[in-house]
Amino acid sequence: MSKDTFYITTPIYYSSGDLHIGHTYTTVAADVMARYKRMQGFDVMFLTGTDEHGLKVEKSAEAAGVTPQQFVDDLLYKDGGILSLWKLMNISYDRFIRTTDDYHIKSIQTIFRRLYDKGDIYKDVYKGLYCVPCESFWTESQLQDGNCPDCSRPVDYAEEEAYFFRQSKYADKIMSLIGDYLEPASRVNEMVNNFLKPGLEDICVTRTSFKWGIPVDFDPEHVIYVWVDALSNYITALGYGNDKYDDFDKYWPCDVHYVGKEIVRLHSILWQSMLLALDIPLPKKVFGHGWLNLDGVKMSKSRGNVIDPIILTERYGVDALRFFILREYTFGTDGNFTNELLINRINSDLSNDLGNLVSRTVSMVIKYFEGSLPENQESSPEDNELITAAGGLYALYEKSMDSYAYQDALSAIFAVTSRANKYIDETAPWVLAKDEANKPRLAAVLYNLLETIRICTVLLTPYMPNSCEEILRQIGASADISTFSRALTFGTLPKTVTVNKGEIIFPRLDLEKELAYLTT
RNA sequence: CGCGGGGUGGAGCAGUCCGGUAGCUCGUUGGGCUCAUAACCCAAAGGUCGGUGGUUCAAAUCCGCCCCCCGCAACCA
Repeated sequence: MSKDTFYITTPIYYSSGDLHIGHTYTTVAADVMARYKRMQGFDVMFLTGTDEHGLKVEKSAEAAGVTPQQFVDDLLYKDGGILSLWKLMNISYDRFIRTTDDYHIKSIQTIFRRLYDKGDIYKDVYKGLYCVPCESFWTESQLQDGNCPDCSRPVDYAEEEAYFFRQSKYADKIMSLIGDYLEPASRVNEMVNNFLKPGLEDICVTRTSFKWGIPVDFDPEHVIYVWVDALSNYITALGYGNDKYDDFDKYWPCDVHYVGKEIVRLHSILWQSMLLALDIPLPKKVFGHGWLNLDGVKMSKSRGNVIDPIILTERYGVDALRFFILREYTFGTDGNFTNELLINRINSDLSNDLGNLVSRTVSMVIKYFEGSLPENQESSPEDNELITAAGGLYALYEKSMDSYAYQDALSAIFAVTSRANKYIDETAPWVLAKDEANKPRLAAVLYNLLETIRICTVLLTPYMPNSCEEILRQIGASADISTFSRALTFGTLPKTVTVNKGEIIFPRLDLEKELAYLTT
């Protein structure tokens, strides 16, 4: 097993409201990848956090009658807040960054000055359409019917002094490199055609219209706007420009940034430009995943059509939800979330296929052997297909996982659990049990089933940590044989294994009843 | 002529890069089994792969044109 490092990040989520299933999607995907890499033996750094500055926070806080700091603290720490959501979802992040953390603020000022000294940040005049009541600049395309998208009032042309980042300088470099780090490939086309080919403009990186942000230390009237502040979290969290941490050299360059498709541009063009300007190596991979839509339409707070992961988790368990979102949808493209899909998937894969397989196998071991298999077992050629499928599973799984194809990795596992269910029909243990002479054969059949379950469950562990632990307990697999290296070979479980009767792990759900429950 | 994604049996999807008997899950119908969570196993029905023209011995897959849906365009994963 390798001792290499693996650095994975989620975006830092904007603290303007509660998080929904979309944020959960990104974070769970990253968590599964982090757990997978840890099980492979990598030294993993899994970073997530919150982006807490900006006008929107400032105004939301004002509306709530609290300071911006109180506002973002509350969003983070309250019951049902961001930290409790990640705890609920069993997110194993190694580090959590807030853009209001002291060390981050210090680093950002350092980074800003470094770019300024280099000449890649310069002072100029920002011209644009401005909404006075909202204190916001808007681009022409953001306007709705020519008016401010927030308050629908007319906008005016306005100018303000601001600092700009010389993104244009790095356009050619980005153009030649983007195909190497951005996935999936369709996103590369989009970036090249939409932004790189038409030409990159320098972008405004400071504002004077609000205060809630990191001031430019040598020109405090100016507050550093989201780009430099937020994107840099990926390096400040490792100690770049501060003394809080010192593992930048260890973990950078980042192995993969997970981002939603709407911020692919920032993460595949601007971020790389900034890094080039700072003479820092580029991240190895940026993966722009698709969205979970609802009834075919984008989820958004303003539409009021968001799915609350907390409700689903309380009803169906964290593992079922984690599993579902990665099993049902292709990671790189959009998917359509529906409650019916969720219930059906839990039933067919987790209850009927996996859960029932565990249940019937364990109860047969108890029924026919009082819970412990005998040493004397008789194999047969009819076992070969199952053993080959289970034994070869890891290779397939690893290939899919390493290309971010969660769906394929899970399909491969469930193809094996299906094969195991079929194997029970083929071998008909209940017939073997009728004749004492068949006991050695019967024992071998049950052993093969337990071993198949063990392998599948170990590979499912990054997805469903809690449930898998329980399954492994029930089939009598100890912790030392519940690792990837031991999942490679069929026959690792001791011949004389003892199983443990347990609760049903994924109870079957009544579709009609659940749909009725969820719509209320 | 803005750009990107999508249009595959009743539903949801994979396959399209690197052409070669159209696959998966659910649902439906018939049968089997009884160890198990009314679960499991087998079989069947059901698609001219959005339309059209072309390349090719061969196209869901490559090329041209057209139609429909969704999204993006500077802080909603």
